[in-house]
Amino acid sequence: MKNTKMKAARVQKGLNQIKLASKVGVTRQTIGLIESGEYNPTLKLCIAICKALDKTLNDLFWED
Amino acid sequence: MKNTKMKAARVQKGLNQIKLASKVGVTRQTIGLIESGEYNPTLKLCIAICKALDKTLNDLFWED
DNA sequence: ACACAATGCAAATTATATATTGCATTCGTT
DNA sequence: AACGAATGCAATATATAATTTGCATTGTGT
Repeated sequence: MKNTKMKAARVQKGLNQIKLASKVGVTRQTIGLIESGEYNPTLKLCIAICKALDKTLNDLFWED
Repeated sequence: MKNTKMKAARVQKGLNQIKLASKVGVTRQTIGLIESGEYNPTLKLCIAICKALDKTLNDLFWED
């Protein structure tokens, strides 16, 4: 259940977890837990992450 | 902030809020609040709703 | 080897999504 | 008008997302 697409998009943007977290208004831990698949984030947060990474919901959070 | 796309997709599938709620494993109120835009649902729930309505995240929850 | 940046991990707390119950309102049908 | 089905709305309770803090681990560069 790891979200490898989100991590890849973040790295590709040259952001570490701390920078992405602050762009998005959450803590580093929240980003880490989402990437490691142990969290079930909020829609608002997903959208904020997508916009910070120039991706869409389907790009980062949709399977199949 | 009303989610008219979700409501339209539900109606088009011939489902009322109660039926969608039970397909998805939540209560009627939760569905109603999401459609009326007063809720910030969980990613898992968004995905369950999408699958129940044969739509994707971008179809129902992505703007612009 | 050392230092430092980035990430992982874990416990306790806070904020908020969802459940539950009940009643009001709207809308279609007869 | 009256009935029932579908939806709206509101208060309280519960589950869980997210915070906070701190320390451990991993990786990269010198």
